[in-house]
Amino acid sequence: MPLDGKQNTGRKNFLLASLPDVEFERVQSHLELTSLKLGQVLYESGDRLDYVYFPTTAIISLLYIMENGATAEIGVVGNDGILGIALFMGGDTTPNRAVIQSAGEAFRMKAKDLRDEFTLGGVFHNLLLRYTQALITQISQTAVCNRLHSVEQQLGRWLLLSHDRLNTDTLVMTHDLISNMLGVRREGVTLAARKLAERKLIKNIRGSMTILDRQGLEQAVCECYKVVSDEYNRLLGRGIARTFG
Amino acid sequence: MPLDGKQNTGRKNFLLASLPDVEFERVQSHLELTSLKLGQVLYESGDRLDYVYFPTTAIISLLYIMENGATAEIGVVGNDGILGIALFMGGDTTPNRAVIQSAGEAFRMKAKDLRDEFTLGGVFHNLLLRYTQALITQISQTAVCNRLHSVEQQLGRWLLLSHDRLNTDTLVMTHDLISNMLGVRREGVTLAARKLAERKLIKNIRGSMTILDRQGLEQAVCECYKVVSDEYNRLLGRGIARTFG
DNA sequence: TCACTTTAGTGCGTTATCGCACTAACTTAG
DNA sequence: CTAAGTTAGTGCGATAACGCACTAAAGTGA
Repeated sequence: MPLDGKQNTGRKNFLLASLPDVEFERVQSHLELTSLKLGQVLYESGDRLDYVYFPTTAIISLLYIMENGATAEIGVVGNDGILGIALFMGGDTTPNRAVIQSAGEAFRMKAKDLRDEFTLGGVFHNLLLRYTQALITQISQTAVCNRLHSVEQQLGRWLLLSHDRLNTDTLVMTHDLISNMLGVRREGVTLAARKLAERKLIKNIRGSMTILDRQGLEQAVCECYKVVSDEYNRLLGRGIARTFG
Repeated sequence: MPLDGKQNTGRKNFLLASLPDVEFERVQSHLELTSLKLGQVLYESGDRLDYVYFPTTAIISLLYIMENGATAEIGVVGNDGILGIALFMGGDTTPNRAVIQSAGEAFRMKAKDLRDEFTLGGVFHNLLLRYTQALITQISQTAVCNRLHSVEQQLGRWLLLSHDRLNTDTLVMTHDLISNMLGVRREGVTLAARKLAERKLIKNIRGSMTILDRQGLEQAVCECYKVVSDEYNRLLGRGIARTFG
């Protein structure tokens, strides 16, 4: 399924965009565009990974589901990265669910094709590893933030991470869904969102949230966002974040 | 610094022990035994990594330190793994501190030597990546556990993870130190430890804790421990955990 | 336009954890 | 053996988040 000119293809995914032309062309020939709907589950915990995904406009949430049904997000993947690192890390599966947090598109690639390209050991190989390192920082900081910070701060961090991976200022998201991601009560999200809204940082409309004051929000949240954002910029060498770097 | 027979060398680190003889011999020639003291800091946040460490009897804690001084552990490395994954992942530094949580020994290896061996792309390369995948699971589960579980459960998980990496049943550790790892109050640890002691799962002595009933402790804690333990066994193919696998 | 569904807001008692100040017990060095 | 230092235990008010039951508002479809 060949795709036309660069602009409309995988270059909208920053990871792919970082590839030199030769490797990009080779990788591109294995890419297939897919449309992803809100709530769609790409991987279930323990599933064998048949495809990896390079989101362009979609955002994917990595969730862990407890035995009792409680959930918590450990990280988020958007146009900055790739879903399915376990494939090249050697795991084949992960104990997480991957669910579409924001509808959009992504390029997918067959497991075998990815592994083959990875094994070549070129720029692609190194880029995937650096991305994984950045993702580790994100997950680590989620752990820290979960431990030490308030729901309001975490909501802020979460909004910023999502915003970085979107090309609009509005997230289509119910409080209930967000509460599943953050692993808190829905009412807790409602309350935290209201506090942020009172400070004119976001606008809260039924079924969606809009970021009004990006800079203000960055200043309002805990340092966790900046740590992650800086590390993405350092490792992946481009402005994933909208402001930093 | 050549080392004598296998038994007394890096084979006490499970990661090194998994190498086929040819690669092990090659790696071994770059290993240097070091003694690590409780509280010693191997990496400071942001430091360039000059060495990686393969613990044999030491345990190393990966800590994040907030601007206000609060700390939280994101993971732990012992004879199951390697400290310094950022080196081969391409980061060179990480935003974490690495501090000795349990005194003991480790083999260290120069950054360049590790990179050279990694670049060869053999079993060592794949093993390091699989280990990193396991560590990601550990960090992820820390995030989940921080979000959803009580201090008592987290203390239990933490004790089990440490116990897996020790060859004794006694951890030399003050409540104060543990509280820094878990990111909770010292009093919280005291209280949680007492509850576990009341159930005859551990014994609490000034300056140390002893695991009395390993199986009981496993049953008492949240599922987080088992998820991590199972994943280590699956990916690294040997009994890191004392019971599972 | 009227039921129905989805989403958000409210109230309230409960619980876990916190922060802090203090005491008690144990350990070690002189 | 005692003084000093370290580690652990206690008490208590404050706070953040929880669980639950309910209401209110916004969207949706016949």
